Amino acid sequence: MTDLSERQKLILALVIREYVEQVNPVGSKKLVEDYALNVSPATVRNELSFLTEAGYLQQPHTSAGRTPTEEGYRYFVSQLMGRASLPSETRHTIQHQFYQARTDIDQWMRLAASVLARQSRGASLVTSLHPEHARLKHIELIATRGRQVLMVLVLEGGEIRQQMLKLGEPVSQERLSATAAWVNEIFEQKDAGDISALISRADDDLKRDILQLTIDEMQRSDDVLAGDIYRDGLANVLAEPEFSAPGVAHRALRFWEERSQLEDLLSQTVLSPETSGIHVLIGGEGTWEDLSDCAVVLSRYGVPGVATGALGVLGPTRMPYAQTISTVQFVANLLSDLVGDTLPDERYDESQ
Amino acid sequence: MTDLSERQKLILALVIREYVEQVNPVGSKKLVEDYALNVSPATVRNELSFLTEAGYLQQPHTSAGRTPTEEGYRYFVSQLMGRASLPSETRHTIQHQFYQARTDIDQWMRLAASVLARQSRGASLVTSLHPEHARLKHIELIATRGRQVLMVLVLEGGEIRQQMLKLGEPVSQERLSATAAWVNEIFEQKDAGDISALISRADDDLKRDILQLTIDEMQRSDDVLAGDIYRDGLANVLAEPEFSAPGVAHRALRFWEERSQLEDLLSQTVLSPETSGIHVLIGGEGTWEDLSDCAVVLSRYGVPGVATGALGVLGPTRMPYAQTISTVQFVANLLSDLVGDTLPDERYDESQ
DNA sequence: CTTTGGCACTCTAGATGTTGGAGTGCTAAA
DNA sequence: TTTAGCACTCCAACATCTAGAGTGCCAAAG
Repeated sequence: MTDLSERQKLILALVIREYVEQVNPVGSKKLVEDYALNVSPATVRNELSFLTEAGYLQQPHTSAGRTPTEEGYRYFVSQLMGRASLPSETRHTIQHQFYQARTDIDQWMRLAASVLARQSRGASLVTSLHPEHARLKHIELIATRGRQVLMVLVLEGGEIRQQMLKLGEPVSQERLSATAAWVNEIFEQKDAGDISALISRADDDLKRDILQLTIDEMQRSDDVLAGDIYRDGLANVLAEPEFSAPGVAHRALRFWEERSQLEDLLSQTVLSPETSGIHVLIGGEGTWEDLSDCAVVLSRYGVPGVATGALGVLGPTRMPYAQTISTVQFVANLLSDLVGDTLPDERYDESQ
Repeated sequence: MTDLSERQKLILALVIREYVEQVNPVGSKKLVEDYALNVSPATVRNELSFLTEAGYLQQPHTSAGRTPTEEGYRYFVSQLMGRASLPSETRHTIQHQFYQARTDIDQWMRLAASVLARQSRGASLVTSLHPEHARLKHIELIATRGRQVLMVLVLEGGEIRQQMLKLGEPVSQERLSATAAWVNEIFEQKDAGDISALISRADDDLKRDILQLTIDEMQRSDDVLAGDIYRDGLANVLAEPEFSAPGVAHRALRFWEERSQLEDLLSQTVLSPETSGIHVLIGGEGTWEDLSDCAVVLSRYGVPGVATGALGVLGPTRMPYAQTISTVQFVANLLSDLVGDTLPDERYDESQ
């Protein structure tokens, strides 16, 4: 990373600011006029030339103004950008909306996605919270048709999983209820490992089958992205001029839609255990081709070590990073506080 | 609706077929060549002229070929189109996929959306199943932090709802469990009305509060679109040439993203009680401006009178209707069979 | 050594013309 | 009723031109 003089930093920041607001490449003259730099355009031109040489700016063609390169944006985000914060009025409005939806966890997620999309004018993403280490809270077995049984698992932390299972032979609702009661009695608060260790206590096939399925499901729950994914504002990105180029929007949305790709992305950024805070990914960073003209701002939320989820925003690389980052941060914190309350006492306290 | 001669019908069908396959306006010469009509181009021109006059075809400009109007598509769908059916190989592949995901209801929905999107090359939509008349199956109360309580409702048919509630004073898990047991004992199989009628049997505030919230939630569950919405293939539509015009894709996707709009659309078509079968909506039909260049194919699925959901596909008006309709129909039937098995015995049988 | 004004140069976006061809509508003959 | 012939229309594609924005460089000024 090249060292820049203060004036070069200033000019880089101004170019980015100007380019983000107006969409056109920005030239020396406009820069001097709009920002009352007390140097001449020629001086600015020299600096621009230097910044271009250093790889932070580029020219669409010889006689056009400059636009930031991906490197330029990265330098800006990591070195130059001040931390903005949302206007307190906006913050209160948002908090109020969550307060109104306070009873419905599902709705929190939808609302979070909606707020992110609206504030950032990009496409948003919120994954449902999932426990890092699943423990059984309650099991419910419901007879339906013939040998079909609906199994509902409530995990510690409130996550819910439902499964259909087909038994070898018909079983009465009474026996199912008794089996469920037996499981609840013995295995409440147990994790998948505990249940495995105690599976020999099952004294018939039904119990054994149920326990095995429970274990499978709880282990599956350790997957990064087993739960729901809430999205919003996908249409927003289509309004951005850089997405009107053929294929750009298509690639980006396809990426954003696909679970496997997102799993990849999230597990390598916000959900990897050693990281924390906000992640900003600009232009795919060489790994995700489909995001080549996009930037992604991601954060983890929840209670680390207990139950977490991820949320974030997708937009063009020409993005108001300071605003977007503060929005993502704010929503992540808000959601963390809200879901923190849904987790059991002791754990929440010990992780504070 | 104007009467058309057999030859006019044939030509209209051919124009649509040709235009759907190739994207360009189709002229008399190409029509005669490609389909071995044993009449001259001049004759075809006369017919084309008639069909244009009748409002089924249009010309982008004087010296271009014809393209179908919305009316033309509607006539085609309602009168001319043969019922196609999916190749049995494809059907089996799809069935096999569902079979592999047989344990997870959530995954059925995702899979249904994915299959619809892939087969139709459009954007797909699947709403979760919801009972037309909710009955309580089971309630679970889980103490979390302080006075926060997580309430989990399992409704007859397997739908699950979770709620956070904040009590006036802290309550122990024991008391919560006792209350839940009391509710389960008395109110299993009861609907919102039944519970209302019996609410006086609650002998303390906690019970009363819980019952009231349960009633609220069960009534909310009568909303058309209270549950999850699964979408897929939104990126698909961006590949279609008609969506490259600025704003078209934006409007369509915004519509497709918004719950309130979809609620409107679905409740006026497939979910309105007196209708059944497939609905084809071409060009917004004057009611939905945002869908002006789009067509939507919708169907209801589930068990009518017990629990239903909706699914469908969004694409350009230039859509292979026969294929899309058969795909939607196939997936709807498949899903109906699958979820039919998750519903309780007697009801399922009585509605057969 | 840095900054500045001057100036020639480059490149694009948009306007203007031109042309070939596809497709039409009309008319008169079959 | 169908068909061949023909004049006509209009667009898409290509070429040409021009104004203007912005640059890079140089020599003079600070």
